[in-house]
Amino acid sequence: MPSPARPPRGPKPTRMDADQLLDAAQEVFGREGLRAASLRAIARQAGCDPALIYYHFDSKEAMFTALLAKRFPPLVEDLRRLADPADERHTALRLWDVLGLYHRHLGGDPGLRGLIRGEIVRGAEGIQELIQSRVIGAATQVRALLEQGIARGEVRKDLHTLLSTFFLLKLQLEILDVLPVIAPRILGLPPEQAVAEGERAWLQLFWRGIAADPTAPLPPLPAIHD
Amino acid sequence: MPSPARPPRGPKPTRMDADQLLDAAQEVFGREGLRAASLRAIARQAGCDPALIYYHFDSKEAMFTALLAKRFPPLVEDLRRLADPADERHTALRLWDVLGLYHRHLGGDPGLRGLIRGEIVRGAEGIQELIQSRVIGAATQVRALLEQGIARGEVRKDLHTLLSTFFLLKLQLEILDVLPVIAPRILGLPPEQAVAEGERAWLQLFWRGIAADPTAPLPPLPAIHD
DNA sequence: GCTCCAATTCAACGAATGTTGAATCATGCT
DNA sequence: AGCATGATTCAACATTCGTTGAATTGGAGC
Repeated sequence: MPSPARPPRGPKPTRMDADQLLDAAQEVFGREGLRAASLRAIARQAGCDPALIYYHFDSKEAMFTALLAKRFPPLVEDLRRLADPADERHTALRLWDVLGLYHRHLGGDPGLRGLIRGEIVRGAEGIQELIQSRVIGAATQVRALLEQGIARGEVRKDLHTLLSTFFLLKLQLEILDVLPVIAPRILGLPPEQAVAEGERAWLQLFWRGIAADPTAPLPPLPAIHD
Repeated sequence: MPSPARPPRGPKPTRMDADQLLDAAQEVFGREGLRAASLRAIARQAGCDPALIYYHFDSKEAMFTALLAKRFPPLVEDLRRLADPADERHTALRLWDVLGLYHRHLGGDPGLRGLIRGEIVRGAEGIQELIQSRVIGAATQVRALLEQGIARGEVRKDLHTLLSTFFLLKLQLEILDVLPVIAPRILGLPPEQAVAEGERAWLQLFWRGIAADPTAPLPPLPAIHD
C-alpha cells in the first residue's frame, strides 16, 4: 500500500543558512519580545523544523546575541561616518541624518527596535549587559556630534550632552515604535505619515531646545528617504 | 502515628482580599511583563496558592484589567486638577508638576509604568485597546494644559500640542524606566539622582523647545518630592 | 556508483504554564 | 451546638516551551 504521504526527511532542495534563520528570528523577536518568542514560531516563520535551529545555534540566547552581532555593527559604522569631524554641515542637519539613520536601520517592519525594546531594562542578566554595551557604542557617536556642535558655536555650551543624546535617540525609538500603532486613533493619519510628521516635529523641538541661538531659523530638512 | 505535618487546607488567619493580590500582581507584572509573568510567581509574591487568584478573578487577563482600573483613575484625577484653567501659575511650572505626578504615580519601584510599557504596542488584541484608551485619557489633560499655555502667550502658537504631549510624557516614562538601570554605567550616578537630573534636563530642553520666548529664563523648579 | 558529510526532520523528554474541580477549614449566624 | 458560606489549598489536566538524540536523505568528491 502507498505510504501515507510523509514529507521527506533529509535536506530540502533549498538550503537554509544561519542568516535566513536570523531574519525569521528578528521578525518574531520583534513581534513578541525575546522571552515570549518561541523557537517553534521562529521555525514556522522560516519554514523549517525547530530542531534545525539547534544545528546552527547553541540556544535561543545564542541566536539573540548572533542577531545583535549581525545588526548593530552596520548601524554603528554609519553613525561613525556621520560623526566625522570633517563634516562641515549645520549640526541640525547632521542630527536630522542621525534620525534618518535610525529610521532606516530600526524603522523597518518590524525591525531591530522591537528587539532591543524592553530587554534593555527587563532582560535577563547576560542579555541586559550585552544590549547596553551595544546601545552605548551607538550613542557615543551621537554624543561626539553634539560636542562638535558646541565647539562650532551652534549648540549651547551648558548642554548636558550625554542626557541630550539619550533624549534624542530614545524618543526617536518611541516615535518609530509607538506612533505607527496609535497614529490612526489619535492623529487620524496613516502610520508612515505619522512617523514622518513626528520625526520633523521632534527634531524641531529638540533643536530649539539645544541651539545656541534658539531664535535662528532651522535650515530646511529634506525628506527622510528609506 | 503522627500525620506528616501538612499545612492546613482551609483559610489562613490573615485573609487576603483582591487588593492584596493586585499589589502582588503589579509587582510581578512590572518586573516581567504581562505575558512572562506567571500566576505562580504572583501567588508566591502574595504568599498564597495560585488557585486563589481564580477565586477573586476570572483569569490572568481579568487581573490585568482590574489592575488598570484600580491605578489609572487616581492619576487622571490628579492630572485633571493640574489642568484646571483657574491655575494661573507659569506654564513651565505646571508642566513640571505633570512630570512630578508621573514620577509619583508611576515612578515607584516598580510601579505601573513597567506594566503599560510594551503592552501598548505589542499587547494582545483586547489589552492593547484597553491600555490605549486609558493612556489617551491621561494625555488629554496634559494637552489641554499646553493649549492654555498658548492662549496665555507663554507657548508658541504653531506648536503641535498632540505630538508635544506625546513627547513630554513618553520621554518622562523612559526617564523613569531606563535611566535608573543605565545610570550607574553611563552617568556614574545613583539611580534616584540620575532620574532627578534627567527630569530637570528634560523639562529645560522641552520648555526651551516650546516656549514663545525661548530666551526668557525658566522659573526655578522646586524639587520633585515623592 | 560508492562513500561520506552536512543539513534536515522526527519523536520524545522534563519543566513550566493557565486553568479547573474537589476537598478542606475558619468563621459568623441562628 | 449546628450549619451554611466564604476563603483557601491540593492535585491534576492539557498545552506549550526549550532542548536533545537518533534517524534520514540530498549532494559533493572520488
